Amino acid sequence: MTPIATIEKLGDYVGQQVTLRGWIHHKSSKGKLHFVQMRDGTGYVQCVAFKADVPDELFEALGHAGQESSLILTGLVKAEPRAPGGFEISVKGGEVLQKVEGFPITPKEHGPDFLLSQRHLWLRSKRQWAILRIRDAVITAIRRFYDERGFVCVDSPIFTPAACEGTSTLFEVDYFDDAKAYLTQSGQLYAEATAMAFGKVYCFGPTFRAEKSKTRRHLTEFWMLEPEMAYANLDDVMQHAEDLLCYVVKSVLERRQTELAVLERDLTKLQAIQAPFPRLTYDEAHAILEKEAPGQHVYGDDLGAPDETILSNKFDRPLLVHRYPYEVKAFYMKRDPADPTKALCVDVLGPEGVGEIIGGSQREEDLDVLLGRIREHKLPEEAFAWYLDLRRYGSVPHGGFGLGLERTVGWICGIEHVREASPFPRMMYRIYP
RNA sequence: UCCCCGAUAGCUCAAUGGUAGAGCAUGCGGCUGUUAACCGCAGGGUUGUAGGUUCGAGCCCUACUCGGGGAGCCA
Repeated sequence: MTPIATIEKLGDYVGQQVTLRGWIHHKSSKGKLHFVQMRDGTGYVQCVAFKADVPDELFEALGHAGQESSLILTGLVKAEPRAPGGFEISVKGGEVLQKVEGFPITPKEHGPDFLLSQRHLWLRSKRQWAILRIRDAVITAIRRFYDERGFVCVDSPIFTPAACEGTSTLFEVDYFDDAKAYLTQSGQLYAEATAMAFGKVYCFGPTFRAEKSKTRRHLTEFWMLEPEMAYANLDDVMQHAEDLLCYVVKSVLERRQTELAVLERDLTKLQAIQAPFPRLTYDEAHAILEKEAPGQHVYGDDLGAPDETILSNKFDRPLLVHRYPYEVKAFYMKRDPADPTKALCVDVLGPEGVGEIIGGSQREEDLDVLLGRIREHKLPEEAFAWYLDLRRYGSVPHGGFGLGLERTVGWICGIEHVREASPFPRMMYRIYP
């Protein structure tokens, strides 16, 4: 009985006969032999079928089977330096389950509009396979990181009754008896509640923003990791972000070498991701911008995308910019006692011009100050009654951040657009398939 | 919401205001070491939509639709 093998484990079967079950990724025929690049989801391998070695039926069927035909092949595993991947299958038998003609995504180049409309099929291509396997490794690394550190995963709801920060970027949905609900744009406020119950927590799930943004950094639905820690100050939050990113990158380097090679990722760029990360205050960042691009950044304003690009390009690892002007930041951020014009917040800008991948802060823990901020920002006070309770019953210093998963994966993969870092990306003008 | 760019074969693109083309993909045939193979043959078009200018529009003009890149906002 031939064992059923997967392509990623072929190294365990050299010299043995195995059965592989998968699809034709690419085929090149040369008279009396077929070269079949087979994929099975775990990897890609070349299978060589000589006319003399296989049943006539199979040889004929392979000759007429196009890209993405499903098939089962049995053959001998050989170490083969001539083959990509180092292994090759000498086919002895098998069958074509379904012969396919005209798979739309050919090995030649395609445009983004076409590929996105074929996303359900595009996922089968090598590059997408590599990216989404790296996404998986990032998710696994994140969960392992938190588990090892005693954090509890306590997820925030997707349906929310009101806005966290304004309503213009919220998706509204009907919620029974003429009521309205909104898709969450951040799990943070709920994570603060669970942090007061469990100490160190994180939530990790989809978030939704109806921002009319058409850029390579934006999706309307994306996954966000949001750790929240009781008794943490801004320094703790920054240290935590640094530890997390180092851990994740290291883990991907260990577990996804094949995939990084498919993407032709420059590994030295990832190997450089080591603590300590550079840190700049907002004031220091502004001073650099004044020198590099005089007049571009107005002191007091938030940093724009071009500003972030200039700053992050100066370093070979993520850059932490902290203590932004208090007035331009969210209502829940704590004022810096050492400089009341600043907030105890931090943005982490990825290297290689990828922009913001993390935004976090120490939270305001004082009931009266927080209430004042809610009023200043003209937010509906009733909606925040439960949130204010957190400052009424055992309030403590605490903080956390949000990490954009697709932006992080995009950075690690070295890809241009976050849409490739999501299995089925949702964008302003695209919700199919 | 604003700025820039684009739309021609299934895909990626070409075509001076004058007969709509190539490569890939597809089908058939050939080839024992291909890596996006190669060679031969074949099929494949309401040039995004509507209007206008012109003897004549894929090409020029107007509007619309769809898409791409960017700004703002954000992760």
